[in-house]
Parts: sequence; C-alpha cells; structure tokens
Amino acid sequence: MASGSSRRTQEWVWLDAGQQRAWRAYIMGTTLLLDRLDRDLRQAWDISLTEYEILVRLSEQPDRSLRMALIADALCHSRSRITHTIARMEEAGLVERTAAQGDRRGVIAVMTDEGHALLVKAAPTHVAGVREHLVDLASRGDFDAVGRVFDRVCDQLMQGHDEATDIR
Amino acid sequence: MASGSSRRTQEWVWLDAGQQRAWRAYIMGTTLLLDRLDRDLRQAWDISLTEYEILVRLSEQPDRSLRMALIADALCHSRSRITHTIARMEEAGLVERTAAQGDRRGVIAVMTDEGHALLVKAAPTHVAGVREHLVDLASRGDFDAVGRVFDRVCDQLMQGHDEATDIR
DNA sequence: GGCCGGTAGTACAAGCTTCAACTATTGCCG
DNA sequence: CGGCAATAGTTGAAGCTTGTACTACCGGCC
Repeated sequence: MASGSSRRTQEWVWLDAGQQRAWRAYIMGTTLLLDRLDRDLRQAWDISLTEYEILVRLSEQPDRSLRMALIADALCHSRSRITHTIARMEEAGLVERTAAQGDRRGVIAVMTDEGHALLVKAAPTHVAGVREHLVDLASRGDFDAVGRVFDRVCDQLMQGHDEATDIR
Repeated sequence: MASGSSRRTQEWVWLDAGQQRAWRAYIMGTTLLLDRLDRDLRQAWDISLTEYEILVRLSEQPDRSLRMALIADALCHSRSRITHTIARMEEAGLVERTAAQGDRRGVIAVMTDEGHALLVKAAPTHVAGVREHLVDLASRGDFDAVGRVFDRVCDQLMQGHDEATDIR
C-alpha cells in the first residue's frame, strides 16, 4: 500500500494545468525517445538499447568486465533481467561469463573483442540519436535542469529498489 | 575512434561530461520512476500504469469513449499494443468495445462504471506518487524546463511514429 | 565446528510488447 | 462500376521483463 502508515489520510492535490502538461510531455516524449533510440540501434546494429548500455558500462572498466550485480545497479535493472540480457549477449558473442575469484557466488561478465568492436560501431548511431532527438532540442540551461531534476529522482528512489521485501 | 570512415559521413560528437551526467540521470531516473509508479498502481489497485493512462484519457471524453486509434495516438503506443491492452481491460471489466457508427472498420472503447470507479480510487495513488517522486523534487522553473524540453522531443519525433514504412 | 541470516545469481512461468501477417472496410479515380 | 491504395483493427508467435522460488555461498556468532 501507500508508504508509511496503512490508511493514513493521504495528502494529495491534483497537478495544476502547467504541471499536467509538463508531465504528459515528459511521458510521451520519453516513450517516443526510448522507442526511437532502441529501434535505431536494432535496425543498424541488431542490439537493443539495454544491450548497448551494458556494453558502455563494461567498456568503462579497465578490464572491460563487471560483476552481474554491479551491472544491475548501474542500470537500475533487476538481477533477473541482467541474467537474461547477459545470456542473450553471450549467445551473440558480445560478452563472456567468468567466475569471480575470491567469491564463488560471483559471476563476472567480460566484454569480448567482438563486443567492443560492435560498441565502437554503434556509439555514433546512439550519440547522434541522443543529440538529434533530445540534447540539441534543448537550451543548455534547460538540459541542465533536466539533469538536476532526475538526479534528485534517482537519489529519492534509489535505495532498496530491487529489494523484494520492503520492510518499512 | 575512426570518425570519418563510416559509410555515411555522419556528424557526431561525444556528449561532454555535463551532458553525459544529465543523460544518465534522466535514463536512470526514468527507469526508477516509471517502475515505481507502475508497481504502486499494481500493488494498490491491480492495474498497470498503461491501463491507468488509458482510463484517464477515456474519462476526459464527454461520453467516456475513444476510438482505438485515438487511444494509441494519445499515448504514443502501437495499435497492436492498444488492442492487447484493451482486451485485458475488457476482460477485467474496465472497458467495453462497441462498433463505431459510420465506419464499420472502427472500434470504440467505452469506460464502464466499474472502470470509472477504479480510476477515482487509483488517481490519488498515482498523483501522490508523481508529486512525491518527481514534481515535489524540482523547483517550478526546473520542472517547467522539463516540460519545454519534452514538448520539443514530442514535436520532433511525433510524425510517422507508427508508420512502418519511413520513406524519406 | 555448526547454525543462521544475508548476498549472488539462476530458473521457470506468467505477463506485456513487438513484429509481421492478415481481414475488412473506405475512398479515390479512371 | 471496378480496381487499388490506404486505413482500422486484430491475430499469433517471438521476444523481453517481472515475480517468485531455489541453490549456492559468505560471514558472523554461540
């Protein structure tokens, strides 16, 4: 139910007209944008936006590898989802699984050379799309505002996001 | 990376550090936010965010009904997706399908009383969530900026979004 | 050492979305 | 009228995500 007390007289007020418009623009814009970026990557390079994001995170590590849990945290995806996605990527030859040394529960995904080559090819597609359909449409100040707002959203929602048991 | 050697000499430049941070905050924040709003609606009222949005659009019509294609356009979802979602909602008793008069191809979804009652109950949950996890975290100016940016995104990506053949 | 709660990752099933046909109807245009 | 492209919506399968349960392992504590 609602957070905190069970049947608390919940405080809520409708969004005003301006907030309503902004909220709907955000939802629609996000739907269109993510859809488009995903579609472009699939058509050009046959990978999803999610797979692309994973390749990016891996490429940023000195050894091009990350533990499953860290990938999940970096993207705010469930562990389960990462398991499936990495399985598909392994199938496609983009990553390999290896055992973590020192913790026999751990699994580490390493980017293959093929995975890296694909990332190098796909990055321009992705970056051009992000610019064309988002960044270049906003003034610097407005885009900074977007960053500020969603930084806050992350902070507020981050903790305990995959924890199944939500004991408050 | 080799920039000029791609097939089309596509102009692209990496995002700078600030843009990169803002983009990642947006993606993560959006993931967390939509996930949370969806989860809250499901747990409290057993409907998805998508279903909720459809109920809202229907409730705004004088006769509480809309043609399938208009629902799809309003949410920027594919026609197919709307067909499936409305089918589930009909199953649950939230809407009914009726034939459009004057165009025998057309199908109109009408909200049932049960659907309306559910919307009335669910709206506070949803609005409180949107405020708590987004609106109340941003200054008025920053939230306005979000609205401006995504208005542009919509305008830029709107046309031809469900059209399979993108003949440019 | 043995118990026990917590962490890491996977497996399987159910649910939702996409994609590519496919049917039915409409409207235009000769 | 007859043909033909365009529109409306559905279908079914394949793909992706979620939820829950499960195994395995870690680490502290008695």
